[in-house]
Amino acid sequence: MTVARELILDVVSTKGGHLSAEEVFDAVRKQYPRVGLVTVYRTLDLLSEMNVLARHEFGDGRARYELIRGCESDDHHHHLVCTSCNCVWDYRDFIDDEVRLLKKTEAGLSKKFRFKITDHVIEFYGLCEKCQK
Amino acid sequence: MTVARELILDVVSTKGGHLSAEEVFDAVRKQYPRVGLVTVYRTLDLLSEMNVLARHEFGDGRARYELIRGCESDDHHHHLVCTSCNCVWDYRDFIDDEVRLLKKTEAGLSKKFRFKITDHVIEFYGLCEKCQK
DNA sequence: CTCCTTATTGAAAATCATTATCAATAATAT
DNA sequence: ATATTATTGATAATGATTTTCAATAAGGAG
Repeated sequence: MTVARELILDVVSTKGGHLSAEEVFDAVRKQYPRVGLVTVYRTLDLLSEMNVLARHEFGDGRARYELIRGCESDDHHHHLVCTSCNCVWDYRDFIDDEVRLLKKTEAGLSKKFRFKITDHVIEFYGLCEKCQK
Repeated sequence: MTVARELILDVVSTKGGHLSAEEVFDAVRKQYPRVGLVTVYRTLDLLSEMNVLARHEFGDGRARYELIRGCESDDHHHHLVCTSCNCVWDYRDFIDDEVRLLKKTEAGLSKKFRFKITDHVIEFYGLCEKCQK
């Protein structure tokens, strides 16, 4: 662990949310102006490989990163994305039913298509309260 | 409708599948070498706006387009994507349950977050039969 | 602590998909 | 047939992400 890496992880943990590389870069820069954008990209990649961060693409052309809170069992969630301001909301309310269905579908698909399924995506898109006005 | 547009639509209808702009470009080129990649992009966009094509992003960094078969009522499907060769499979088998759940979740989310939900994504990712070897 | 080997960094250039520009050409209306 | 508008394609621009590579920082052996 180096200074740059610690700061980058710290920003994603502290600021929370779903930050793009550029947003992380801007935040880290304030405390440590010598960081390069490249290091930010590299570190975010690294932390994603290590399953410390989750990398998402919500369709606005930039990847977004989010801290994985491994120990908290109630952390499993899906996303609700505003296509106007690109804000992202986590929801946990309907997760149980969704997970149940996903598991079932996954089993069916694996068998039928002989796929080794590793991941799934459920997301909702729309306009957030602000952006509807 | 112009020559270029007809050919582009024809390629997506005939070749089927989930083609990227580049793939469409290559196919159209064979019959009509003067087409520009730009026209392909423009036409694919246009046809997507018109709801003739569906545009998807499956996470390999390029958009993919698919014909919408409006009249066939059993066309509603979701996708299974191979993260190695990027091939895409449609499945329709478990759709009914999924749609039911999505509708319910959508209603709940709209109310809770005051979102105007316009779209959703359910996709599965993994390795296809070939790529497992 | 000092030298040495390896890992990490940052600046600048390269990539890749997609978009914008703009003059030339093709369609369509008159 | 001509005027008006829409479509085209070559080229250049964009924006996010990667690569390259020399400079710097870390960590370990003596």
